[in-house]
Amino acid sequence: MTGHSKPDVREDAQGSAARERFALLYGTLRNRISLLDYPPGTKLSEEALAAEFGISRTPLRRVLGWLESEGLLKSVQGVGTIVTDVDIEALAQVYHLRMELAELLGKLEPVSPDAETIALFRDLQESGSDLVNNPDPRRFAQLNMDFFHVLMRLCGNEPLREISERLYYQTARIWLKSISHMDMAEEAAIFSREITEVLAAVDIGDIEAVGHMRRAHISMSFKRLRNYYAGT
Amino acid sequence: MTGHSKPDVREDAQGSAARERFALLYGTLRNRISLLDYPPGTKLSEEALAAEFGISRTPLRRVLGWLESEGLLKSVQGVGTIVTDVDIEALAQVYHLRMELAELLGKLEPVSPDAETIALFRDLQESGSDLVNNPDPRRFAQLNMDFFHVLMRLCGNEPLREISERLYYQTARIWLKSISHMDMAEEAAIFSREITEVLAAVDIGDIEAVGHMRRAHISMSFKRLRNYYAGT
DNA sequence: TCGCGTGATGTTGTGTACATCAAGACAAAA
DNA sequence: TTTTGTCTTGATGTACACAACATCACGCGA
Repeated sequence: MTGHSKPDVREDAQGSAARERFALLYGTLRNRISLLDYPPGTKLSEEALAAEFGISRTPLRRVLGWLESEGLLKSVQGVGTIVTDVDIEALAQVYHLRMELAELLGKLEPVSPDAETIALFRDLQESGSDLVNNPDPRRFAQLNMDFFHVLMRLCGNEPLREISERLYYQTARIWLKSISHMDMAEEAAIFSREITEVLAAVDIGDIEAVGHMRRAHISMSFKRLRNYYAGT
Repeated sequence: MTGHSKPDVREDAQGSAARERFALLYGTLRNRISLLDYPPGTKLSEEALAAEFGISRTPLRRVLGWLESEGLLKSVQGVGTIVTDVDIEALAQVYHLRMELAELLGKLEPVSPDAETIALFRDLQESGSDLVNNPDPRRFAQLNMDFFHVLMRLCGNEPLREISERLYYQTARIWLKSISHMDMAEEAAIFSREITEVLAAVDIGDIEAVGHMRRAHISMSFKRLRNYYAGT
């Protein structure tokens, strides 16, 4: 463990009531942003959010501050708290980096999957098959996010986990925004195949292979995204 | 540019007075933590800090929140705001990751150095020579930090820059804390050589070589640190 | 009709008082 | 002497009122 503990939703580190409330708010808002409940450019109202969660602006502002430090929000006085957007060029840089980090998954302290992790992958595989039959953007995004989090169980390097997560959430919503306008059926099929292939690698405990596979899929995913934007 | 602009000290992005004040506070406190003015374990008082800077706790708390999100602080109710510390194992993970990221410097959008950058490297080389003759922990730390920031000018991938900086500041103070008890003269000599070698690579525009060199030095630096801790 | 100033309005930023919590001091009982 | 309960103290967490700021609509004048 590094010195600081992210108040993440996953790790329900027993904290004070304040810390738990913070984690809940943080996870909720991050999900809303990632799942495009708040599309890029949306102006959030601190007062409205505070009212919704039954708290005052002060603790809410702490949450917004963290989301701002992760690049998902930007507060500017007199204007509002705005959900950020990224252009295709910045996206390219993030994707390049994510490709490299994916490969590092298998190189820096990989952890051999336990029974629970493998079971989670099998669940994902099944959900992936369902998705192919019933394509739905939001379910697609949620599944993609779940897949990412299960993958992170294979990463024993905590700083790498943190950074990968940070970058993932910076790109996830852009990916979702674009994917809605692309060939959902094809994308779902590709994603389903990715899960299957990763599961195969996980089954024999070859984490490095998982990393290479991830890298390949991130690369191809970005290429398809780029082609889409080139056509618009 | 990615979607969010870090209120960093270097990039004096013209913002409102509030944003500038924030950047100033952020840089000041980060430096104090990194240079061990506030050693790990120190309990900071929000009220005292607010008084020192002539502001109230509220804007200060925003700064502390960012530093907490970067892993340099941890606020806990009823106790205080504490400067974090890391154990040698967590440090190992960060160093492993930093090694890989250093190599990425030359692979992901490297920028060929302009005249100003080269001049900065030459200044650093000179300062490095001075340091060898007059070893001083604090000056060493400051120079190391300057060196890092100049190196980042060679990195055209902004997410990589951000992450590298984040990880650098997580390790810099631990490094400084240890280096004070080690052979300062030898460490300064090694550092001076590193600058010289990097300058040579920069002079002929081989950024990839810079990356490999950095990786090697980060690796060796950690090995020496580990040896030191093994002896205690 | 166009340009410009001006005020209304809504937003985030800041200051301040109070609530909540944890740690140490201290005394009483076993 | 040790243990335990309570109280004091000082820290961060929270709520709320107000200041500073940007935007837009409106109206005045050229």
